[in-house]
Amino acid sequence: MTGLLRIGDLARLGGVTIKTLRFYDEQGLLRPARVDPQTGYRFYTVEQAEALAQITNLRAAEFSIQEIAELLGAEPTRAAFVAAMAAKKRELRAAQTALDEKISLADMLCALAAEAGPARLRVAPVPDQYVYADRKTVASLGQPVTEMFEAAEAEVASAGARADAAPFLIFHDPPSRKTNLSVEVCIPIETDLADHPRARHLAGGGFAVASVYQGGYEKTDALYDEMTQWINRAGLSQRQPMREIYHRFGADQDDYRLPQKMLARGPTDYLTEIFMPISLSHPQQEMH
Amino acid sequence: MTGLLRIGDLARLGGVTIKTLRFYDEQGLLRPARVDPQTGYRFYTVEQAEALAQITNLRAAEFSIQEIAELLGAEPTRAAFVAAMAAKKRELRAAQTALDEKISLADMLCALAAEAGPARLRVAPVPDQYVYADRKTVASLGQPVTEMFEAAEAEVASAGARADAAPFLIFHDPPSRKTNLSVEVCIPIETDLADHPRARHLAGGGFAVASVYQGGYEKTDALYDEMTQWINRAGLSQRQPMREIYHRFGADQDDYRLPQKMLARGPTDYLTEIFMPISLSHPQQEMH
DNA sequence: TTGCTCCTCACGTCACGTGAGGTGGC
DNA sequence: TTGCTCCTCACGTCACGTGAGGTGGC
Repeated sequence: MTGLLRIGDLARLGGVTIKTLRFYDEQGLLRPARVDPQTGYRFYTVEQAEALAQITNLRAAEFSIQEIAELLGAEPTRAAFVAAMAAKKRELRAAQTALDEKISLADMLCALAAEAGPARLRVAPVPDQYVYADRKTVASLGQPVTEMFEAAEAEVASAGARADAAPFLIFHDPPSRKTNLSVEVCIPIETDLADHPRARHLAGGGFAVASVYQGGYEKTDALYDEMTQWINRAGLSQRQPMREIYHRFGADQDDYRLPQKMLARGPTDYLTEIFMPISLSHPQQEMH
Repeated sequence: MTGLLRIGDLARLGGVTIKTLRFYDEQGLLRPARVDPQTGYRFYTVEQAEALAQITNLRAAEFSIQEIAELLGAEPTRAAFVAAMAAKKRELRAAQTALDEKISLADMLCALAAEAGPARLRVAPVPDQYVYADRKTVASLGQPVTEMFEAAEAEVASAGARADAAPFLIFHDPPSRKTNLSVEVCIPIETDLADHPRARHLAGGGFAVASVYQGGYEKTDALYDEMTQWINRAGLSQRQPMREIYHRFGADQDDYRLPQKMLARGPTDYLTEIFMPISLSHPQQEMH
């Protein structure tokens, strides 16, 4: 009888708090060997210190309470235990990668802020998406591109697909180029049209900086210049051709193939996003 | 008027959910430019997409809502912004170190489990602590060590300090050695006795494996052997001399300088912990 | 009229921590 | 008797997510 440990004793031995032990009791993870019916006092055996050690070891390796309950609940085989540990290690490594990315992002925001104040750019992951795509070299922007979009939208509609996001244009030349431009018209589609000859998969991954402006397209160049200056000052570089995403744009008002909300009455209502995939650099580790 | 964005529009532009925008509104972090008094509909300007971008950038770098509110609340200076980013980067690097440690731990538990089943050892950080210490070479364990402890306890008590944790013994020789042992008697004390000539600071850091057993001291050797086999199989190694911690032990029952709960009636009630600092190795990155 | 978008509660998440208010044991 | 340990509620944490139940706009 005197061999039993009180809750505070086990807490000290196991390096946890009394609250934690009460919680594990409530969760059924570690039930006291005896509970005094009069006082409600919990008593534990010394062997339960070992059971607690297993739990705290797994908690330290980021197992959730439920995972631990499942793993230890049915006297696990060694193989099952090793498999669970291996899976958890993969999770932890993924978390490590994600943390590395956050640090890269913080580095970048810091560099940007130092040069240009708090970034008004959105830094966003590049999404994985399917598009209906049509690439051509056009003499100039304007009418030729409008025609490409109209043809593409008609084609997508006749193939029975729905545009489920704003259409965009990929500029395969730097925007300083004004004639003989290689541009690619893209209309996001659901995956089902993947067998169409003009369907294209744009692989996601990595990051982009993006910024939205309202008004006519003559504003694009200035914003593009501003964005490239920002990223250059931050020690970053452009990684893939820039996209211009048309959230709200002018179109023949008779053409009801497009959702009403994508249509603007005139250029002052145009809503356009410049989207520029970048490489996150890893600046030197300055420790303040 | 038509330039305003509805909540769903801004959510799509900003890559967040509608729920998130409602939450930011409630928190005062991003108030809609206009709220329709009839319907409660929220409307945002295009510029608020930039404000949202700042928020999501900071969130991605692990700033809390409160930190963001404080940082952006009062039109931050560039210097304040850069300082906040630098502090956050230090936090993130600390988190990275902690994650590395968790992965090391998972590696170790995995290796242990593969060799010996789920570890019944506790893996615990080595604490930083102050002790009253007395090191001597004794002919054998038993009476000479008991006398050292009694002298140490008397000394600690007369210095006005209280033992606030279980006393322990550091074995400076491998436990195979049975005679002429270099042992160190340690009694944890609060920091205030630091000026005493026999006060010693045991620096914490790193990890140890620990295991508790109940019964007479003749069990120590077997458990020690088992523990060293476990850690060797797991590819680890002992880093510092082992400690034996006496949670419940025999003592002259007339000696009331010790808390009652540390005293056992006889050897079957002794409660002893073997505590062995180790080096966590970093096994090869096997991917499944 | 039918969908779609939007609204406001109210509650859940995860592993405990923080009291409040009270009792048991030496 | 005084501390100390222990007890049971009940509520808080953090940044939203998940419905329920209902309304507005084209």
